[in-house]
Amino acid sequence: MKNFFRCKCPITSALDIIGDKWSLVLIKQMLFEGKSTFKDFAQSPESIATNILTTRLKMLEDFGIIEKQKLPTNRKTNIYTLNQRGLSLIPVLMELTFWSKHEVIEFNPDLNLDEKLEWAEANKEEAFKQVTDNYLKHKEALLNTK
Amino acid sequence: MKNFFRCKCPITSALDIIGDKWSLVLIKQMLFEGKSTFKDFAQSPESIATNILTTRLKMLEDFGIIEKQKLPTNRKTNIYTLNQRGLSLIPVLMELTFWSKHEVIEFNPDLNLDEKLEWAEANKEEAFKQVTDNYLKHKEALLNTK
DNA sequence: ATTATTACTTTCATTTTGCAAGCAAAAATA
DNA sequence: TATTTTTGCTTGCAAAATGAAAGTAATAAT
Repeated sequence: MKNFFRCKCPITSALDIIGDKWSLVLIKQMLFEGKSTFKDFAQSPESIATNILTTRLKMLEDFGIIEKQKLPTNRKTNIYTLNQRGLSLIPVLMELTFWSKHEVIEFNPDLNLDEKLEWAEANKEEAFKQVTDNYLKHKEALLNTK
Repeated sequence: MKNFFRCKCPITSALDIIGDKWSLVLIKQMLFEGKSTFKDFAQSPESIATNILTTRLKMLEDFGIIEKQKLPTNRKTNIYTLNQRGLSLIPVLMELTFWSKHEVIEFNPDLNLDEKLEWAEANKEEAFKQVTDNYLKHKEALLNTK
Protein backbone atom coordinates (compact mmCIF):
# COMPACT_ATOMS: atom_id res chain seq x y z
CA MET A 1 0.00 0.00 0.00
CA LYS A 2 3.09 2.22 0.22
CA ASN A 3 3.25 4.42 -2.88
CA PHE A 4 -0.29 3.54 -3.84
CA PHE A 5 -1.46 7.05 -2.98
CA ARG A 6 0.00 9.95 -4.91
CA CYS A 7 -0.02 12.31 -1.91
CA LYS A 8 -1.88 13.37 1.24
CA CYS A 9 -4.73 15.19 -0.51
CA PRO A 10 -8.18 13.72 0.26
CA ILE A 11 -9.46 14.34 -3.26
CA THR A 12 -6.42 12.88 -4.97
CA SER A 13 -6.48 9.87 -2.63
CA ALA A 14 -10.17 9.24 -3.30
CA LEU A 15 -9.38 9.31 -7.01
CA ASP A 16 -6.50 6.91 -6.45
CA ILE A 17 -9.15 4.41 -5.39
CA ILE A 18 -12.17 5.11 -7.58
CA GLY A 19 -10.72 7.50 -10.17
CA ASP A 20 -9.97 4.98 -12.89
CA LYS A 21 -11.96 4.60 -16.09
CA TRP A 22 -14.41 1.98 -14.78
CA SER A 23 -14.96 1.94 -11.00
CA LEU A 24 -17.61 4.66 -10.81
CA VAL A 25 -19.31 3.25 -13.89
CA LEU A 26 -19.64 -0.15 -12.23
CA ILE A 27 -20.92 1.39 -9.01
CA LYS A 28 -23.44 3.41 -11.01
CA GLN A 29 -24.64 0.26 -12.77
CA MET A 30 -25.25 -1.46 -9.45
CA LEU A 31 -26.92 1.56 -7.92
CA PHE A 32 -29.12 2.85 -10.72
CA GLU A 33 -29.40 -0.01 -13.17
CA GLY A 34 -29.96 -3.01 -10.93
CA LYS A 35 -26.89 -4.86 -12.20
CA SER A 36 -25.31 -7.43 -9.94
CA THR A 37 -23.61 -10.22 -11.88
CA PHE A 38 -20.46 -10.48 -13.96
CA LYS A 39 -22.63 -11.00 -17.00
CA ASP A 40 -24.72 -7.90 -16.22
CA PHE A 41 -21.63 -5.72 -16.22
CA ALA A 42 -20.04 -7.38 -19.23
CA GLN A 43 -23.15 -6.81 -21.35
CA SER A 44 -23.51 -3.09 -20.53
CA PRO A 45 -23.59 -0.49 -23.32
CA GLU A 46 -20.31 0.84 -21.96
CA SER A 47 -18.92 -2.60 -22.90
CA ILE A 48 -16.12 -3.22 -20.46
CA ALA A 49 -13.63 -5.94 -21.36
CA THR A 50 -13.95 -9.02 -19.17
CA ASN A 51 -10.33 -9.03 -18.02
CA ILE A 52 -10.65 -5.42 -16.86
CA LEU A 53 -13.95 -6.26 -15.23
CA THR A 54 -12.35 -9.05 -13.22
CA THR A 55 -9.58 -6.84 -11.87
CA ARG A 56 -11.90 -3.91 -11.13
CA LEU A 57 -14.39 -6.03 -9.21
CA LYS A 58 -11.54 -7.50 -7.20
CA MET A 59 -10.15 -4.08 -6.42
CA LEU A 60 -13.53 -2.68 -5.35
CA GLU A 61 -13.96 -5.72 -3.14
CA ASP A 62 -10.48 -5.31 -1.65
CA PHE A 63 -11.32 -1.71 -0.77
CA GLY A 64 -14.56 -2.78 0.88
CA ILE A 65 -16.74 -0.88 -1.57
CA ILE A 66 -18.59 -3.90 -2.87
CA GLU A 67 -19.08 -7.45 -1.64
CA LYS A 68 -19.29 -10.71 -3.55
CA GLN A 69 -21.45 -13.63 -2.53
CA LYS A 70 -23.34 -16.57 -3.90
CA LEU A 71 -27.00 -17.44 -3.53
CA PRO A 72 -27.88 -20.79 -1.94
CA THR A 73 -29.79 -21.66 -5.09
CA ASN A 74 -26.86 -21.13 -7.45
CA ARG A 75 -23.29 -22.19 -6.72
CA LYS A 76 -21.93 -20.54 -9.83
CA THR A 77 -23.22 -17.01 -10.28
CA ASN A 78 -21.59 -14.37 -8.11
CA ILE A 79 -23.77 -11.57 -6.82
CA TYR A 80 -21.93 -8.28 -6.44
CA THR A 81 -23.54 -5.65 -4.24
CA LEU A 82 -22.62 -2.29 -2.79
CA ASN A 83 -22.00 -2.11 0.92
CA GLN A 84 -22.00 0.98 3.11
CA ARG A 85 -18.71 2.31 1.82
CA GLY A 86 -20.01 2.07 -1.73
CA LEU A 87 -23.38 3.55 -0.87
CA SER A 88 -21.74 6.61 0.61
CA LEU A 89 -20.56 7.45 -2.90
CA ILE A 90 -24.15 8.23 -3.89
CA PRO A 91 -23.71 12.01 -3.41
CA VAL A 92 -20.66 11.97 -5.68
CA LEU A 93 -22.55 10.11 -8.40
CA MET A 94 -25.57 12.36 -8.15
CA GLU A 95 -23.50 15.53 -8.29
CA LEU A 96 -21.82 14.12 -11.39
CA THR A 97 -25.28 13.58 -12.87
CA PHE A 98 -26.30 17.16 -12.14
CA TRP A 99 -23.10 18.48 -13.69
CA SER A 100 -23.69 16.36 -16.73
CA LYS A 101 -27.25 17.58 -17.12
CA HIS A 102 -26.06 21.18 -17.14
CA GLU A 103 -22.68 20.99 -18.83
CA VAL A 104 -22.16 17.75 -20.73
CA ILE A 105 -25.40 17.76 -22.70
CA GLU A 106 -23.85 20.30 -25.08
CA PHE A 107 -21.20 17.78 -26.10
CA ASN A 108 -23.37 14.66 -25.96
CA PRO A 109 -26.93 15.63 -26.91
CA ASP A 110 -28.05 11.99 -26.74
CA LEU A 111 -27.76 12.02 -22.94
CA ASN A 112 -30.44 10.01 -21.22
CA LEU A 113 -31.70 12.37 -18.51
CA ASP A 114 -34.19 11.17 -15.93
CA GLU A 115 -37.22 13.44 -15.59
CA LYS A 116 -36.95 13.25 -11.80
CA LEU A 117 -33.55 14.96 -11.96
CA GLU A 118 -35.09 18.38 -11.62
CA TRP A 119 -36.69 17.39 -8.34
CA ALA A 120 -33.58 15.61 -7.08
CA GLU A 121 -31.43 18.66 -7.70
CA ALA A 122 -33.78 20.83 -5.68
CA ASN A 123 -34.05 18.26 -2.87
CA LYS A 124 -30.63 16.74 -2.69
CA GLU A 125 -30.66 15.39 0.84
CA GLU A 126 -34.02 13.72 0.35
CA ALA A 127 -32.97 12.34 -3.02
CA PHE A 128 -29.77 10.85 -1.57
CA LYS A 129 -31.78 9.14 1.11
CA GLN A 130 -34.32 7.84 -1.36
CA VAL A 131 -31.67 6.33 -3.61
CA THR A 132 -30.05 4.67 -0.61
CA ASP A 133 -33.30 3.17 0.65
CA ASN A 134 -34.20 2.04 -2.83
CA TYR A 135 -30.93 0.20 -3.22
CA LEU A 136 -31.06 -1.40 0.18
CA LYS A 137 -34.50 -2.82 -0.62
CA HIS A 138 -33.30 -4.02 -3.99
CA LYS A 139 -30.28 -5.64 -2.38
CA GLU A 140 -32.36 -7.42 0.22
CA ALA A 141 -34.74 -8.76 -2.41
CA LEU A 142 -31.78 -9.84 -4.49
CA LEU A 143 -30.13 -11.83 -1.72
CA ASN A 144 -33.27 -13.60 -0.52
CA THR A 145 -33.47 -16.20 -3.28
CA LYS A 146 -33.54 -14.50 -6.64
CA MET B 1 -16.63 13.84 -31.28
CA LYS B 2 -18.42 10.73 -32.57
CA ASN B 3 -17.39 7.73 -30.48
CA PHE B 4 -15.86 9.96 -27.84
CA PHE B 5 -18.65 9.10 -25.42
CA ARG B 6 -19.09 5.50 -24.35
CA CYS B 7 -22.89 5.69 -24.18
CA LYS B 8 -25.87 7.89 -23.30
CA CYS B 9 -25.48 7.72 -19.53
CA PRO B 10 -24.93 11.13 -17.89
CA ILE B 11 -22.52 9.74 -15.32
CA THR B 12 -20.46 7.80 -17.82
CA SER B 13 -20.38 10.80 -20.17
CA ALA B 14 -19.24 13.13 -17.41
CA LEU B 15 -16.46 10.66 -16.65
CA ASP B 16 -15.55 10.54 -20.34
CA ILE B 17 -14.63 14.21 -19.97
CA ILE B 18 -13.17 14.57 -16.48
CA GLY B 19 -12.76 10.91 -15.44
CA ASP B 20 -9.11 10.47 -16.36
CA LYS B 21 -6.27 10.29 -13.88
CA TRP B 22 -5.50 14.02 -13.78
CA SER B 23 -8.35 16.36 -14.73
CA LEU B 24 -10.05 16.54 -11.34
CA VAL B 25 -6.67 16.82 -9.64
CA LEU B 26 -5.80 19.87 -11.74
CA ILE B 27 -9.19 21.45 -11.11
CA LYS B 28 -8.76 20.83 -7.40
CA GLN B 29 -5.34 22.48 -7.46
CA MET B 30 -6.79 25.58 -9.06
CA LEU B 31 -9.78 25.68 -6.76
CA PHE B 32 -8.29 24.88 -3.36
CA GLU B 33 -4.56 25.44 -3.75
CA GLY B 34 -4.38 28.69 -5.68
CA LYS B 35 -2.42 27.17 -8.56
CA SER B 36 -2.66 28.85 -11.93
CA THR B 37 0.50 28.38 -13.99
CA PHE B 38 2.09 25.47 -15.82
CA LYS B 39 4.91 25.56 -13.33
CA ASP B 40 2.49 25.51 -10.36
CA PHE B 41 0.93 22.29 -11.63
CA ALA B 42 4.19 20.68 -12.65
CA GLN B 43 5.67 21.21 -9.18
CA SER B 44 2.73 19.70 -7.30
CA PRO B 45 3.25 16.80 -4.87
CA GLU B 46 1.16 14.66 -7.22
CA SER B 47 3.99 15.28 -9.74
CA ILE B 48 2.30 15.15 -13.11
CA ALA B 49 4.57 14.70 -16.11
CA THR B 50 4.84 17.82 -18.23
CA ASN B 51 3.72 16.17 -21.45
CA ILE B 52 0.56 14.90 -19.79
CA LEU B 53 0.03 18.30 -18.23
CA THR B 54 0.11 19.95 -21.64
CA THR B 55 -2.49 17.62 -23.14
CA ARG B 56 -4.77 17.79 -20.09
CA LEU B 57 -4.77 21.58 -19.94
CA LYS B 58 -5.57 21.69 -23.63
CA MET B 59 -8.41 19.21 -23.21
CA LEU B 60 -9.91 21.08 -20.26
CA GLU B 61 -9.69 24.28 -22.29
CA ASP B 62 -11.31 22.64 -25.31
CA PHE B 63 -14.22 21.53 -23.12
CA GLY B 64 -14.62 25.03 -21.72
CA ILE B 65 -13.79 24.02 -18.18
CA ILE B 66 -10.75 26.27 -17.85
CA GLU B 67 -9.45 29.27 -19.77
CA LYS B 68 -5.92 30.29 -20.58
CA GLN B 69 -4.74 33.88 -20.79
CA LYS B 70 -1.70 36.06 -20.34
CA LEU B 71 -1.23 39.04 -18.10
CA PRO B 72 -0.29 42.37 -19.73
CA THR B 73 2.81 42.42 -17.53
CA ASN B 74 4.12 39.04 -18.69
CA ARG B 75 3.98 37.80 -22.26
CA LYS B 76 5.32 34.39 -21.36
CA THR B 77 3.51 32.90 -18.37
CA ASN B 78 0.06 31.48 -19.06
CA ILE B 79 -2.56 31.89 -16.38
CA TYR B 80 -5.03 29.04 -16.23
CA THR B 81 -8.29 29.68 -14.41
CA LEU B 82 -11.58 27.89 -13.92
CA ASN B 83 -14.62 29.32 -15.63
CA GLN B 84 -18.27 28.68 -14.82
CA ARG B 85 -18.30 25.15 -16.23
CA GLY B 86 -15.33 24.25 -14.06
CA LEU B 87 -16.71 25.98 -10.98
CA SER B 88 -19.89 23.94 -11.19
CA LEU B 89 -17.76 20.88 -10.42
CA ILE B 90 -17.27 22.17 -6.88
CA PRO B 91 -20.05 19.96 -5.43
CA VAL B 92 -18.45 16.88 -6.99
CA LEU B 93 -15.06 17.74 -5.53
CA MET B 94 -16.48 18.48 -2.11
CA GLU B 95 -18.48 15.25 -2.00
CA LEU B 96 -15.30 13.40 -2.93
CA THR B 97 -13.60 15.12 -0.02
CA PHE B 98 -16.35 14.07 2.39
CA TRP B 99 -16.18 10.49 1.16
CA SER B 100 -12.44 10.52 1.59
CA LYS B 101 -12.69 11.85 5.12
CA HIS B 102 -15.00 9.00 6.10
CA GLU B 103 -13.79 6.11 3.97
CA VAL B 104 -10.31 6.68 2.57
CA ILE B 105 -8.60 7.69 5.78
CA GLU B 106 -8.42 4.02 6.77
CA PHE B 107 -6.22 3.26 3.77
CA ASN B 108 -4.24 6.51 3.77
CA PRO B 109 -3.88 7.69 7.38
CA ASP B 110 -1.66 10.61 6.28
CA LEU B 111 -4.63 12.37 4.72
CA ASN B 112 -4.55 16.11 5.13
CA LEU B 113 -8.05 16.95 6.35
CA ASP B 114 -9.15 20.56 6.71
CA GLU B 115 -10.65 21.35 10.11
CA LYS B 116 -13.50 23.23 8.44
CA LEU B 117 -14.66 20.01 6.79
CA GLU B 118 -16.99 19.19 9.65
CA TRP B 119 -18.83 22.46 9.18
CA ALA B 120 -18.87 22.19 5.39
CA GLU B 121 -20.43 18.75 5.54
CA ALA B 122 -23.24 20.01 7.76
CA ASN B 123 -23.77 23.13 5.63
CA LYS B 124 -23.15 21.94 2.11
CA GLU B 125 -25.04 24.58 0.16
CA GLU B 126 -23.43 27.40 2.07
CA ALA B 127 -20.01 25.79 1.76
CA PHE B 128 -20.38 25.38 -2.01
CA LYS B 129 -21.27 29.05 -2.34
CA GLN B 130 -18.38 30.12 -0.13
CA VAL B 131 -15.84 28.15 -2.13
CA THR B 132 -17.21 29.64 -5.34
CA ASP B 133 -17.06 33.21 -4.06
CA ASN B 134 -13.59 32.65 -2.68
CA TYR B 135 -12.33 31.43 -6.02
CA LEU B 136 -13.94 34.24 -7.98
CA LYS B 137 -12.23 36.79 -5.77
CA HIS B 138 -8.93 34.98 -6.10
CA LYS B 139 -9.34 34.86 -9.87
CA GLU B 140 -10.11 38.54 -10.11
CA ALA B 141 -7.09 39.45 -8.00
CA LEU B 142 -4.97 37.14 -10.12
CA LEU B 143 -5.97 38.69 -13.41
CA ASN B 144 -5.63 42.33 -12.34
CA THR B 145 -1.85 42.51 -12.49
CA LYS B 146 -0.33 39.84 -10.34
C1' DA C 1 25.01 40.46 -22.67
C1' DT C 2 24.45 36.54 -20.12
C1' DT C 3 21.85 33.52 -17.39
C1' DA C 4 17.63 31.64 -15.76
C1' DT C 5 12.85 30.63 -16.34
C1' DT C 6 8.71 29.19 -18.56
C1' DA C 7 5.92 26.43 -21.27
C1' DC C 8 6.21 23.40 -23.87
C1' DT C 9 7.98 19.11 -27.32
C1' DT C 10 10.28 14.86 -28.28
C1' DT C 11 11.85 10.30 -27.52
C1' DC C 12 11.48 6.15 -25.52
C1' DA C 13 10.13 3.01 -21.54
C1' DT C 14 6.42 1.37 -18.79
C1' DT C 15 1.78 0.74 -17.46
C1' DT C 16 -2.95 0.39 -18.42
C1' DT C 17 -6.57 -0.87 -21.24
C1' DG C 18 -8.75 -3.46 -25.10
C1' DC C 19 -9.76 -7.55 -28.03
C1' DA C 20 -10.28 -12.22 -29.10
C1' DA C 21 -10.08 -16.62 -27.96
C1' DG C 22 -10.22 -20.23 -24.74
C1' DC C 23 -11.50 -22.80 -20.49
C1' DA C 24 -13.37 -25.36 -16.44
C1' DA C 25 -17.16 -25.73 -13.47
C1' DA C 26 -21.85 -25.49 -12.96
C1' DA C 27 -26.55 -25.18 -14.77
C1' DA C 28 -29.98 -26.03 -18.08
C1' DT C 29 -31.83 -28.94 -21.44
C1' DA C 30 -32.79 -33.21 -23.92
C1' DT D 1 -27.92 -39.46 -17.83
C1' DA D 2 -25.73 -37.28 -21.60
C1' DT D 3 -25.26 -33.17 -24.13
C1' DT D 4 -25.42 -28.29 -24.63
C1' DT D 5 -25.31 -23.78 -22.78
C1' DT D 6 -24.06 -20.41 -19.48
C1' DT D 7 -21.11 -18.16 -16.22
C1' DG D 8 -17.05 -16.23 -14.44
C1' DC D 9 -12.75 -15.90 -15.41
C1' DT D 10 -7.81 -16.41 -17.69
C1' DT D 11 -4.42 -15.95 -21.34
C1' DG D 12 -1.88 -13.86 -25.13
C1' DC D 13 -1.14 -10.18 -27.72
C1' DA D 14 -2.25 -5.37 -29.70
C1' DA D 15 -3.09 -0.64 -28.82
C1' DA D 16 -3.41 3.36 -26.12
C1' DA D 17 -2.32 6.15 -22.19
C1' DT D 18 0.95 7.54 -19.00
C1' DG D 19 5.66 8.44 -17.19
C1' DA D 20 10.70 9.94 -17.10
C1' DA D 21 14.25 12.40 -18.96
C1' DA D 22 16.17 15.37 -21.91
C1' DG D 23 15.90 19.14 -25.06
C1' DT D 24 14.23 23.73 -27.03
C1' DA D 25 12.72 28.42 -28.26
C1' DA D 26 11.00 32.53 -26.48
C1' DT D 27 10.90 35.50 -22.78
C1' DA D 28 12.33 37.48 -18.35
C1' DA D 29 15.61 38.55 -14.96
C1' DT D 30 20.19 39.82 -13.74
